[in-house]
Amino acid sequence: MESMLSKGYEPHEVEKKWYEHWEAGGFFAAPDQDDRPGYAIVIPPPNVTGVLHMGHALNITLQDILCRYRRLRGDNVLWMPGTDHAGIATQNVVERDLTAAGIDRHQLGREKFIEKVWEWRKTYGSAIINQLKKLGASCDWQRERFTMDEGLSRAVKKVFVALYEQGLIFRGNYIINWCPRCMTALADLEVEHEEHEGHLYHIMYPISGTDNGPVVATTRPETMLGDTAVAVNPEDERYQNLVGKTVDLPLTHRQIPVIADAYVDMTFGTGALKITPAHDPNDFEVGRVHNLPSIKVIGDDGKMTADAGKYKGLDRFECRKAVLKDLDAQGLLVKVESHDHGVGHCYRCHTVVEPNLSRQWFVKVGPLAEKALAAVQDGRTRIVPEKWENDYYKWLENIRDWCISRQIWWGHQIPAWTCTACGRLIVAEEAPARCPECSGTELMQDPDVLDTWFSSALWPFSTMGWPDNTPLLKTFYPTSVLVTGFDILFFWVARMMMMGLHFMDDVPFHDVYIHALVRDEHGKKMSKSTGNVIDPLTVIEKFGTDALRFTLTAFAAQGRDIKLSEKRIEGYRNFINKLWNAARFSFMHVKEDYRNTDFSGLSLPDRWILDRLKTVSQNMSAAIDTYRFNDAANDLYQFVWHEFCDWYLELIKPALYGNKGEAEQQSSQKVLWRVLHDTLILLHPIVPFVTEEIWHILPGADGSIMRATFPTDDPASKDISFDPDAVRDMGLIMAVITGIRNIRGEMNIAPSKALEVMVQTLDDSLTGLLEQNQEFIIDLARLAAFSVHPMGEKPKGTATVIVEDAVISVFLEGIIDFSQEAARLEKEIAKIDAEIDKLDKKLNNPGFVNKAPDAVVAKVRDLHQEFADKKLKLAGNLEKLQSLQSGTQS
RNA sequence: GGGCGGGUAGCUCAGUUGGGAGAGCAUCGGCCUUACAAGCCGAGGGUCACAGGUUCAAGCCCUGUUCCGCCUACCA
Repeated sequence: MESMLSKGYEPHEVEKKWYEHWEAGGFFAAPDQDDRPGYAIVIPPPNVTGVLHMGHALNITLQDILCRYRRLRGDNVLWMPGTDHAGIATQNVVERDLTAAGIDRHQLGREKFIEKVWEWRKTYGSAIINQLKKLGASCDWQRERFTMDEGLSRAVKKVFVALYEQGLIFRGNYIINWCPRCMTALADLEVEHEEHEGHLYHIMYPISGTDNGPVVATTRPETMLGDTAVAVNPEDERYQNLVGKTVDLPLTHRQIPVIADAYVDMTFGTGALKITPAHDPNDFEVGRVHNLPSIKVIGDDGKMTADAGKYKGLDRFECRKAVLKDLDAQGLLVKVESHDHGVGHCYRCHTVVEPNLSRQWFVKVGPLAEKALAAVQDGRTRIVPEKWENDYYKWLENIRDWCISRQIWWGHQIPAWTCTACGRLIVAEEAPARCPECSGTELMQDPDVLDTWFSSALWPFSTMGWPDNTPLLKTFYPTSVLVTGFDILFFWVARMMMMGLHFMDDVPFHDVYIHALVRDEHGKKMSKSTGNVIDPLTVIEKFGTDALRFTLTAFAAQGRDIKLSEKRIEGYRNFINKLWNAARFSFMHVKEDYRNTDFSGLSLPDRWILDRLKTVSQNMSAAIDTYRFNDAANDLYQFVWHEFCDWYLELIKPALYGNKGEAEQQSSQKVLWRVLHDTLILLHPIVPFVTEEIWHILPGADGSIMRATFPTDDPASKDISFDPDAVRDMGLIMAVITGIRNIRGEMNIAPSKALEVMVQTLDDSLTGLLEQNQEFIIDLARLAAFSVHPMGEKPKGTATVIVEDAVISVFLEGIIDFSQEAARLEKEIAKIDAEIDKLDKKLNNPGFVNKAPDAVVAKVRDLHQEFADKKLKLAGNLEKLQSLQSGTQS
């Protein structure tokens, strides 16, 4: 048996073996219908272009913990996996490949290009899935979906048409964010704002026919070419006389009016505002109110249009320089100030975004947002940690219409057709044969595709077969919990809420658990350019999957980011190894199946560890039920390493070796079996591989640990009762052992030197306890002799430690110099004095004694007494020691 | 500009109704004690950011200050 288990745990073979076993054996599969309660999670679908990063690793680990835990608790668990087509990202990747091969996608044509993307997806699209499997993800892979597969595409069309018919989708000309590199519209959310050190340019616009006029201030002077008015605040006395006049727009010499609008902030800049309706969202609004024309001077490619006159064809930033130069030459550039301001960038390619007038499709989100808001307010969906609810509310309350059309090829093409003959717009799930208006057969489908997040918004029900009324939906919708990072709370979570409530008439999930971001050890965001990325696959290669999972779990405290370093993972790798070795040791002594057994007539350590096991089992489930993953991991770490390994295994070694008779040997074997058995189950959700491996060596544990019963539900474990007496008694024995070890350590006595110890106490029950359990003390404190006596003369030549009402004397005659012990006692007494001082202050405070609850006062009194007793004993011993020293000296 | 989170041991962080300041790592000392040196046994180390306030009692509640991080926004 021993030879089967290597000295150090080697994860790689084990992981591969068990993952294949689980997947082939259908251990992840969730039946459509089942008697057990349903528990469902839909995976946040990673981009098909994605490579696994630590964010995924954390996200997947937490979901896997929940799923494996719920399975152990007896639920029918569905973890729905899949990937997202990631429109712009994927198109960019494939385009880059084509460019490298010298091909332009426009040469290729739309159809051929899309074919290429599907090919790419077929070749590389499963990479991310395979990486998730390396993490141990127990998804029901049979059900894997893709946002562009047939079923999901059907759902997308259905939703689009329904929303259009309900008046919640419309098309219109608005200012949108335009990425000139991706050549597509972007939703507000897809724009990242960055603080830029820019300039505020003051430009004079002469009143027509004069050479003087209002000065406007702008950060984007090139847009002046498209100005169609100058606006001032109607209250602004400086400009009263100008309203209604026209100015001569420099460089173009177009005559544009001076208008009054309360929108203008009198205190900013010069108080005069240039109005460019085609290139600024606010100007667009002002322009609409005042019926101003819009002149588009920056084209979709970021170059100036014909309307920009002589600047036509210039890149927008080149044009800015040219415009400034020309204005300066004419003496119209009055002032240039430094000015920091936010500049929008494309979240995919980081190009500076240009506000642009464009015809796009929008979702009117107001009515949808109201429902989504209400569902969280009334608790149908709970966001954990709660603090995110505020962000959620605020965003939904101020939500603007959602621009859903994108000018790219990869994605769900908008199901809208225009009749070339009569111009009639037809929105339908399938391509219409002819125009219902004029019966024309030449119908052009809108070339745009939908925002990727449009299909993701349907994910919780589209993956389960909607719009068909499937058994799967019936069993698993609403899902139990959504686990995700806060970065997509608005992109995705809020939109799923809206769509779920609108089309399913119920929330998509009962809980939303928002987890932290994984950062590097200094708290910086991991990024390729910074070079501080810790790659999960490298870590797995080095330390094993379980070590990575345990690390992430142990640090997944609510509301705080995780700072990760290899060092930490190494530490938890050691924990896995510790568990492995504890099991290895256990199997040297436990060779039988002790599943069904009674727990009577146990030794103190056995009773104690069973109590601890029960407590930890309850704590574990309570922690997972409330998403306190770090508490679960840390409790288990503490229990396994320090209580089970450091204390329990050491305490029962003599029994296991048969030194205490057959009866105690066997009961310790039984208890050891049970503790190991239950501990493996408790650990399994966090570290699935090592626990499965050990499980199969545990005598009598048949089948996979995935099918085991959680300890708190297991009848055999339910028989274990709490044993507060054992906890108290064991605590005392442990304190005695620690006290003696302490002396050994401080006095620098070699561990191989067996010591003689004498305990004095007047407490009969304590005497009994110590005598009955003296072998544990002798063994773990390495003693040559141990005896308990009534309190009396302190023996000569000893070092002393006090535990409760017992004075423990370690004979040191001839071993050490007593000045060391005197120094140690002085230090100890000083510590106690400090404690007593603190307590004195409290007890001498009438306010405390009168107002604090009786129990608290009593507790403080007891504590005070305890310290006082201890001090008295130690001080007495110190005195004796000193007289002894002076005696030997003289 | 608005909002949110954080500041606890050298480092990274727990601290769940306010009631004797904790863990891991690092450091120091001692151990090859037959499961594990990826280990064992000990030790040292904190004005809980700062200043006030409430309370018998504050790491925890309130106010202000300061530093760091994030989200968000239409001052051109």
